[in-house]
Amino acid sequence: MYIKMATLANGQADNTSLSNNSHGSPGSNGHMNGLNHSPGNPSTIPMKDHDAIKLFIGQIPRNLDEKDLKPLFEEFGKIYELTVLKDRFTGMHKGCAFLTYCERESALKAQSALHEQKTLPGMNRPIQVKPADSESRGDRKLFVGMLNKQQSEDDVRRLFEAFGNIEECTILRGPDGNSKGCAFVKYSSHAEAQAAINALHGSQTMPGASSSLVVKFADTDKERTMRRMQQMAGQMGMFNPMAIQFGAYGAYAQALMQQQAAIMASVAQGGYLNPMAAFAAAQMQQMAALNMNGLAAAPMTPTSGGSTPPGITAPAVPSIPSPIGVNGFTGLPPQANGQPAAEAVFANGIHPYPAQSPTAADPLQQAYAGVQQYAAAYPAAYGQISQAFPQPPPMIPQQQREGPEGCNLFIYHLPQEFGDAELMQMFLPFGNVISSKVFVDRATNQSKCFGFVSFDNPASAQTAIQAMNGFQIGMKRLKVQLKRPKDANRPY
DNA sequence: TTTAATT
Repeated sequence: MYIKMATLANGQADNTSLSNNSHGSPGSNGHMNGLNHSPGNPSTIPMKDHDAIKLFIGQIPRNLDEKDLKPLFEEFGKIYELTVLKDRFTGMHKGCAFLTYCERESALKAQSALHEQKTLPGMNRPIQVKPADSESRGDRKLFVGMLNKQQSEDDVRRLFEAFGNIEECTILRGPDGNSKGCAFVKYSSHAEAQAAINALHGSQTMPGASSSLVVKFADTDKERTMRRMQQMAGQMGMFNPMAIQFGAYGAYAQALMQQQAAIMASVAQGGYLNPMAAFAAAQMQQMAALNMNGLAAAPMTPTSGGSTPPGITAPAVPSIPSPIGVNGFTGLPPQANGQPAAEAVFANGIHPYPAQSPTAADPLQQAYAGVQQYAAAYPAAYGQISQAFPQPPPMIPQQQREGPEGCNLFIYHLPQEFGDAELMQMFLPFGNVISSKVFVDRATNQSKCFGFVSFDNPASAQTAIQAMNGFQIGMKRLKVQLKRPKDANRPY
């Protein structure tokens, strides 16, 4: 490995003309700060150009750390800082790094000599050496959708070059190399990008595309985190009616999520959780942080395409109407007793003895209990968590019966795994569920992905519709509407 | 039809 690195470095040696006097001392211990001591003055405080560029280094084999990387990059100048990115929880090498040279010129030289010029051992794409995202000014990267899958980088470039200087143009491809029909295009400035959107979005329909060209600003990493979170929720079979309420009560939601994330993180560090759960914890922390910054929590991600501004994407974000909003949930965290943190946590589903809690009327609490209950049905994903957080005792099964007119809901697009119990858990926060029934194929015993829920009063039913209709689980959105009255008054 | 990775 080291030999190969040296080969690469030597291969680039011709490009090195600056700062040859500044190579680090041979016995480097891996601390990359302070490498720039000048020989005659070891106590020099590390200095870099005021306009130094922080570089992002991508496509680094995960078995290379700072000291392995250093020789390669020193060829181009004195290194001010070199940091391999690691996962916050697992410490795992993320396959990329940040590199700052003392001199701006060194960064430019390294970029031109190395970026996409060489593939490091074990990697299938060339090394990336370019200014970090943090260095860039403003939003200038576009997502381009609805391309023809035959279109190449050059084709896209030709389409976009009239609107400005294109710094990057990448077709997204699957592992097989086939285009996914979309691309990223980065301009030098926000204005250029905006001009391209104005001119090209919806302007034409590529052959074979199902709708007209989409040109919009690419997701920010905040949005990407949300998207990932949502996908994970889908994969883990997690659902969370609370998300809707979170939308209306951002600060409280944020507090809850941070607490939950903190608990998960601390448990994870104690070794009780599997890596998936640790990942979940990390995502939750990020999400909590993001919500603080004003990103809507309720629709984790709008799924519709186009350039509709986030937050008003159809279906409209359901809001919790009066029954819950007024009676159950004032929007203020329960912290009147002077112990906000601990009490808030325990009051929201992680209490060791939830069954003994006399305040179970709070829909927040019920919804969280529902999540946990559901989690209990998924030992594969949740086994460790189930052990770490005691579950509420199983509910006593109820008589299945239909409620009065206006109290019975038809629910479609249920997850395949949902049974009667999960269906009930999902709707419990909105009122007294007197029955829940998922329809099952007689031959296969598989859910038909629809079912019925009955409340004992119409207001609860309406609340549930408001809250859950359009609620996204995985890739699907629930359809929740009143059961058609004509369908006989026969119990399920 | 939203990227492998951005402290």
